[in-house]
Amino acid sequence: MPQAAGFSASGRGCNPPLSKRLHKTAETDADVAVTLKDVADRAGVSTATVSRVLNRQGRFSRETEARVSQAVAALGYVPHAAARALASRRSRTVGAVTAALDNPIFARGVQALENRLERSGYGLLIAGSDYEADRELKQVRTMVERGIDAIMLQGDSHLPEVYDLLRRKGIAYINTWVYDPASPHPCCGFDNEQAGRNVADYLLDLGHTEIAMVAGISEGNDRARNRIAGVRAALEARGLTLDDARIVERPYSVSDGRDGLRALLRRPGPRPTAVIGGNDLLAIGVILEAQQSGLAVPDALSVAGFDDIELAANIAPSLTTIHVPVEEICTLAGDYLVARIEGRPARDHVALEARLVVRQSTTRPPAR
Amino acid sequence: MPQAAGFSASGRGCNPPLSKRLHKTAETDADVAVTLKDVADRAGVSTATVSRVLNRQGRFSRETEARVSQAVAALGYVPHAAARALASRRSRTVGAVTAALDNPIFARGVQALENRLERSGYGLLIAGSDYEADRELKQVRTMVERGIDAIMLQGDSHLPEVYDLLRRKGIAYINTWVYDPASPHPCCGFDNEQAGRNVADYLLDLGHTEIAMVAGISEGNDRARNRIAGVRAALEARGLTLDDARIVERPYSVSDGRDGLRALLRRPGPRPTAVIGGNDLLAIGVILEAQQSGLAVPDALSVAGFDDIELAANIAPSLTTIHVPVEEICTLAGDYLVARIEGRPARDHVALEARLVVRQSTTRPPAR
DNA sequence: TTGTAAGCGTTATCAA
DNA sequence: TTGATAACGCTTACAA
Repeated sequence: MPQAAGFSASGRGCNPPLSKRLHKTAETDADVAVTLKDVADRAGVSTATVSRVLNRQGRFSRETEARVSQAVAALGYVPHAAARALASRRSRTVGAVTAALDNPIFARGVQALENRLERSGYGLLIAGSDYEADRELKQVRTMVERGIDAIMLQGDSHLPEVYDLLRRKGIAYINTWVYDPASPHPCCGFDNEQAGRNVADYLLDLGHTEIAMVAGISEGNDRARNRIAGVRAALEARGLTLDDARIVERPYSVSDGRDGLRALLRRPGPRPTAVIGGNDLLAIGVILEAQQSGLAVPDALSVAGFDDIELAANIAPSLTTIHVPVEEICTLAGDYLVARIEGRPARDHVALEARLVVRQSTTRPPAR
Repeated sequence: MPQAAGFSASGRGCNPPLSKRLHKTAETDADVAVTLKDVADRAGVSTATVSRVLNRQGRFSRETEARVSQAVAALGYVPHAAARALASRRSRTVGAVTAALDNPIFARGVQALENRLERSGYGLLIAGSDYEADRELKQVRTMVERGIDAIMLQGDSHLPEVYDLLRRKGIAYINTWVYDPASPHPCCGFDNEQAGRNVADYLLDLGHTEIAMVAGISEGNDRARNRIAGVRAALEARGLTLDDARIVERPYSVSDGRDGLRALLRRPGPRPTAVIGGNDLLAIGVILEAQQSGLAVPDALSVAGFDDIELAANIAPSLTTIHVPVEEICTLAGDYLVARIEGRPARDHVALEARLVVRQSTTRPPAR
């Protein structure tokens, strides 16, 4: 329960009512609204010159530069981004819409993108789609209105309106977490289906035949769908099938993973000897649930995941999983976007490797 | 290793070179740069009227409204945020600088803030400080330049320059994760020292006297510092001490928690019977390390944390911890900021309760 | 190398 | 209820 405390309408000393234009007080410290013009006046040059110096374009004398920098410092001048954006038709802001931030792997990606953008002086606007296509479109729209120069998207299945809008507005974009050389859209990531095949093949090689999956919700999520498809393809390549009774779909969380395993174990038919989680959160949930219900991992049940979050290497038993180079994906996506904004050439399709990391949560199926 | 793939300078069909002003094509679908003026012309009214209708202020006739909405729809008009910001002196953007996003609890907070802001039509600009005061100042500066209307900060120990800048610019701000009725700054959170006292008191009540801590890095982090102070105060209130040999400081991650416990166990003196983690990530690391080195939790070692992340309830044994209502903190912080931006009164100091959740990772100290 | 001045797309103040 | 029109602060030809 929130307990009431200090209450104030006008700001109680700090956070004063948002000020109107206050004229600068002295020459030492400006108050608010010091403009380019003020700097120009003080430096005894034109606003055009100040602008040039500040943006370091065109030529100007050493001396002018000094006078300008001095004036800027003396007045505490801060450029007005909106004015700059209006005049230059560029906001120096990039957008990123991710499904959800509470998946640590996504949070790390956003962080990596922010780092990359900061290096080039771009700000990052974020929004979440909650895995809903409509919501994503809405968020993209809002961002476009806000004037973003480029945008990072997750996955490659977006509403046509998203692509249309972006193209019409000439806004650079890139699909991340996916790699599809045949896609007409720029992307940076890895082949999720291949990754699914890799995990499944590894388990098949160990001798498992009773393989089940606690997958992510596949609707509206191409990555989840492709991982399932990969697992299925690997099984079918060996004459096995991954039938529907062997797949449960759950949101990405540890407790959903636990719930998923319970659901799987309730189903008729032989008990699976290996379970693949749609991501590490689910896989870890599966491990915890198995352990807490007396199923030894990996002796009675092998478990594998996707992502390789920090916990994967630390839990006991440590988790066999597909290592996804998130930081790299998002940094490269940032490289791409910055390059496009600045009119430089850039690779449209970048493939990264997502390789299997074998740890302790998987072993051969129990003899029977 | 990134493998090269499609390469293009000019955009390969998608992502065309950022376009200059293209004139709208037909009356059905605009291309780019449809302005208020275009809408006004089509609706046969002035730009002032269109602006009024769009912002729903002032009065206008039903009919005018209809004509305008129609024109907007027909032309696919999208307002230009920078122009709007320039004219209205308001960007409808809020900033948030957090220490790091890879702590799931922070990520959840950012997500909650974004949700709250979206409801009121504000965008969220984010940046990370990496727990460094200088970096934080830099990020705040950048955001101010970008014209944010308000900003959410973490903790309450910020460089004086941060407060100065914000005050000078008349930008509303709020310190989150902390509650201090005596602070001159707006805040929304809980009393971290009290929370520290609560955990320690609980362990003391159980009979523990050998209590140690794997804390967060206290330098530049008031929350970490206050939690330590709380634990220390509780011990001292019972005539015990928390001496330096009983505290190790580590960054917030699971592997740091493991490392922290190892360090603690290497120290001379009696082995601790209870360890408090500076947050759940550290506490979970402590649990995992204990288990993997044969120390049973909670029988041989009790472990407690702070935050109550999702995993806390799911790990075995489940973690006793301080439940922090992040979503609530950040949503209320959003309420505050929006209110201040819009000139409405708002509570400057909001206290939330962070209560102890007792689970399975703690019990009485082993008899000896 | 520097200055002049015309925008950039809105909002907001006055009048009408 | 609506329309002119002057800002808003900066960039960027084009001149000088």
